[in-house]
Amino acid sequence: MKNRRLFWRIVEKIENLIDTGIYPPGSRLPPERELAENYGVSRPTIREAIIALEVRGRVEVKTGSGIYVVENQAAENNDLKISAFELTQARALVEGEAAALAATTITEEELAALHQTLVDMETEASAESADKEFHLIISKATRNNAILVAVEKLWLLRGANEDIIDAYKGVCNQSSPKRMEEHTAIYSALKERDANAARAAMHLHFKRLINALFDASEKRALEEIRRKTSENRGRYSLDHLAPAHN
Amino acid sequence: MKNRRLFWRIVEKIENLIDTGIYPPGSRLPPERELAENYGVSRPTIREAIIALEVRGRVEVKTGSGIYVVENQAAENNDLKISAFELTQARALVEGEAAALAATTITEEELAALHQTLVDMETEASAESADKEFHLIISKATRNNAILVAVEKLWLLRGANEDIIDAYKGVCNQSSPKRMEEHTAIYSALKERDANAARAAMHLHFKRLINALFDASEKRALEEIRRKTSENRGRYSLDHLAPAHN
DNA sequence: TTTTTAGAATTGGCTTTGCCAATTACCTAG
DNA sequence: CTAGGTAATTGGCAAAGCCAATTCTAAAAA
Repeated sequence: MKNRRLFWRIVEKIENLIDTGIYPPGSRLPPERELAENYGVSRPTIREAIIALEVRGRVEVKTGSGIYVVENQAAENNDLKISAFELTQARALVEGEAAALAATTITEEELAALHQTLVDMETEASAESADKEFHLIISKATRNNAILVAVEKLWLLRGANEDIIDAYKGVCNQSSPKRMEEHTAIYSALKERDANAARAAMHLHFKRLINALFDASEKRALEEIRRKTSENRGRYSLDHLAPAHN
Repeated sequence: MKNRRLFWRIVEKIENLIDTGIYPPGSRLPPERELAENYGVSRPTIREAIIALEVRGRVEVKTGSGIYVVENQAAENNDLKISAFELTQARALVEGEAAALAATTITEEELAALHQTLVDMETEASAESADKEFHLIISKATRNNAILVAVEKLWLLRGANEDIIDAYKGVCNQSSPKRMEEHTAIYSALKERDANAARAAMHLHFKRLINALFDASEKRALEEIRRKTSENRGRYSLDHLAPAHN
């Protein structure tokens, strides 16, 4: 978890952003110089991280052009269609129990690392990867690798589906203060070693998220109707009968 | 062959030297500065090559000490080690919640199919597949494909590890009557649409299973092992599971 | 003589600065 | 509107320097 060398941390963060769908397959990463500034490290360090990602097969570097996320090599096409709602509900159940379990097994080091993610989350650039880090630390703190595998599997689902990426992106951007608040609540419960409080806080976190998803989906449906309406408005317009008057 | 980036050529050369035995496993490579001079490149380039080799698992870097050829490449254990205890605990958590969820969404057809698995389980030959069928039907009944994916993933883990296969085999054979009983209890709770009862019944099922695993492991173990086991009994206990709170 | 320890040398970790080459974007000329 | 050339962007690589961890060495203490 605490990789000594600096570039490993960058690798971790960028990989999270890829898995989360912030950097979708085929997209271009920010230029090295920009990444260096974002993460507060030098360009050579960024280069090291990029090379590590390249060896891992996550990105591809094109000289003079940019760094590109490699196309989805994992044919995760389990032809099972999973909505953002289902995923969120599943995460609530699994991660809720994980939090409860972790409350009795989490170490001081992990609590410190958890707290660090709260700090990182203030920064716009690393907010998303800090989010993933937060949930992953808790899963690891259960001392149960099977649970960790399950949680990671659910994270992969998030990045595998275009709709889910969009849905989460829309929701997360507009509610980061609440997310901070909820993460803090979860952290506090874990710090107090209160299993029930941790579970409840985690459930609350996802409850808010799923409600935000509903709102967003509603808004999108409304916009769809509006679009169709204006389309029809154009199609059935009688304006062509008169000279333009704009 | 013609890797355009410079560091790839260095990677290639060094890897050859390792494979040929010029740099035997465990030995230390020349310092970065020296390598840089040898290959006529700058130190950052050497660092990039070393990092690529590190990600590939060929070398290991120790700060202030040197770069070492990794000992046993065959001992590449990328997979997390998961014990039967961990797996069972994880299943208890996930499938417990799945059962609670399914209680409100399960259809009459699924209940009938579930009942059929109880019948099939009487037959020695089809007991195992009926068991799996039983748990999968419940997962599907949640109407949440993400949960289904998670449960299936855990089931895959079961087959992936030799130790887990053995542990489960030993336990299942000797306690099929109890398993029948527990499955029936879960079925009844689902039939009654009682979410809390379903969760509790599922937990009880796994609780008995995990205890049976401990007993089996205890029986097999030496005196020294027995001490550790009772230590673990606390760690993997399901006692922290609280009653539902919805 | 043996052990301890302090400091010097070695070695990786990371930054800064700078320039080159490939690619891309843009803008002007035809 | 297209074509071609130029400027900006972006990755590739080098050089020099400082810091921190480790190791080596040799002097000091037991």
